[in-house]
Amino acid sequence: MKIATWNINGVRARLDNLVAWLKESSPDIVGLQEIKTVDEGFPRAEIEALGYHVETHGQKGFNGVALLSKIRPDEVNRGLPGGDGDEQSRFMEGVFSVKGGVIRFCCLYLPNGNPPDDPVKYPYKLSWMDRLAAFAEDRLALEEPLILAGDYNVIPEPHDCWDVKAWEKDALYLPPTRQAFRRLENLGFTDAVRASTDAAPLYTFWDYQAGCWPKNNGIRIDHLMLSAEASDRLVSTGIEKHVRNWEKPSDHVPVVAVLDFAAV
DNA sequence: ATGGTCGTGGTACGA
Repeated sequence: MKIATWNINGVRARLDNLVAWLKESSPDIVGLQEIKTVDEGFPRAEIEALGYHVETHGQKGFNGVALLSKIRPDEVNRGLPGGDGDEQSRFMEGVFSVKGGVIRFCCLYLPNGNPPDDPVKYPYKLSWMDRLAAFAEDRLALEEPLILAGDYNVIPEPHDCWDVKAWEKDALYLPPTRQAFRRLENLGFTDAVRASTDAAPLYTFWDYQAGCWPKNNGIRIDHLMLSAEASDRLVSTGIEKHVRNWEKPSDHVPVVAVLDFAAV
């Protein structure tokens, strides 16, 4: 079972890349972030033609997440609990049958939070992270393999960015952000990529501006967080960096993991 | 030269 997360930065602008990548990588379950379209605008037919089931949680112009899967989910839930009046489409959950049980795969697009002195944006990020931790704690009680996959907009550690000086005052790196991320680790979630390699640095995002990609000025903000029941089955991970060299790339690349689960 | 780019929707904003 191969799982993946990818902030695609506009699914309609990225359709050719998405199709090419699905054909090449052939993941079983994919969480997409920043589809930047309403549900009706998602290029559903093109993805279904590749044998994928498509579930979306869209929004006009911004945000939006989707779940693509070779197997049909038994259950899909949209929206992160606890956000009374939160209109932003940033979270969805799918439950999939596998041999011997289920896996629960959540696709999340965590708020950016910049600028940190804005009266709304950084508090929204931190409260969203609180809601995510509460959700995670609730789901952990099910004792299922649980994957929290997505664009966290969190640089977990100093070696996850090309220059700490450039990021230390940023909402992606400020101490409260990293503390909130560590709460997930302390609940028992494993950062799959970090757990399966000693290599550093590892990046998943390179800004379009300032020649960040050719200079390898990247950050690692897209994560696959695994509950104990999932990390027990972790085989390998990868950051599909070559996709950043394709024409009209997203500024993020796919992050994948292979887990030792078999289809029903 | 001290910025530099995208996508979306509509000529601003978020990242």
